[in-house]
Amino acid sequence: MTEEQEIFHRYIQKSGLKHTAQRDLILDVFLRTEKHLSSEDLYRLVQKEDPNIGQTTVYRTLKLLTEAGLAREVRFGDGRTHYEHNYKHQHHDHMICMECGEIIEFYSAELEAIQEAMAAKHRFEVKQHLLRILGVCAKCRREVRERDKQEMAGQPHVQVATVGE
Amino acid sequence: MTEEQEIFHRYIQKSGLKHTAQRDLILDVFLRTEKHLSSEDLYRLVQKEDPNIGQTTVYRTLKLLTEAGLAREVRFGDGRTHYEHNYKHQHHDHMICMECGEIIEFYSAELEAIQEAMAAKHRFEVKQHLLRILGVCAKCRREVRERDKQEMAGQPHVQVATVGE
DNA sequence: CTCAATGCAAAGTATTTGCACGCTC
DNA sequence: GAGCGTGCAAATACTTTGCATTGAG
Repeated sequence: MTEEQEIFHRYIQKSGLKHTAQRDLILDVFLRTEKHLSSEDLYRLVQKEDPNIGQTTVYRTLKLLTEAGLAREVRFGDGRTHYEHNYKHQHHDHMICMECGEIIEFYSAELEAIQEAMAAKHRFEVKQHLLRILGVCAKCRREVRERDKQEMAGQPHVQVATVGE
Repeated sequence: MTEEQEIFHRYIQKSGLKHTAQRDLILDVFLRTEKHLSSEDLYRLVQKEDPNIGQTTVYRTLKLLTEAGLAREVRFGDGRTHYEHNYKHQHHDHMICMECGEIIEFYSAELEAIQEAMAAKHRFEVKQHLLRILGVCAKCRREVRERDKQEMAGQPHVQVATVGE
């Protein structure tokens, strides 16, 4: 049994919940997939291995995994909630490519320190923080440059200011 | 006419759109309210001054204001989209109190600089960025301490890891 | 007069809930 | 066996869309 499975089972017992085949499978698939899965993404993956599992169970199990400290909710900006591994996965921030959707994870101790300092200045107690940078990744920047050349005569892109998801 | 109204009218004409009483009123109410309004918040305020205006028009006008550069979308974490003033309102980040919902705006040039540096390292072109700190504000920290005392015998709070909205 | 804007209702999304049946403990 | 878990369908919450009518340019 992996460490994560142990944590999950301990959490389930501690909370007076029950150990089921569905929960095991969902956790298993979640752990095998190193991505930012939405509930529906995970649902589809799980379905391949057991077509009887319902959407709702996946939703509920993801919540459970989050409570157990194994998963972490992340919302990017498309309205859906994604989940990423939380156990033994240090806090990090995300850069999201608006062209191809690629997600680059990064971490900066300086950033964390300054955030703490800003919070302290306002006597604010930090529980969690989220930094998300939207833009264009290196790979896509070339493609965008190409496209802009072809658009010479067309109108420029409308740049809509959006912060948040 | 305020500067913002001029910008709006110029944007409307430039885009071949039309100048209507509804749009004027919605912009007016929006500008008078220095808050992070959701579309529905704004809808209710506008309703007070003209009960005939529909929800949809407010939604659409907020999108328009965003395109015109007067508003900026912000999503906090409750599933709804909020809007804040964008014109002559420097970029800033938010601390959100999980107890009372208060929103503290702050700005740090250092933070911005480090973010740019991190992006440059990945050859990532930043279009926008969002930093949100969730926690407990100074005012509420006292109240939380009081509550915890009374909870002495109870179970500790479950800390659910959530990042994003 | 033409075409965009409006407001209603209906349709979409993403997620949550109610409930009868089934399975752990 | 008692009670949680499951899966379905229905409900909810927020936002978007279709469409006939209204109104700006």
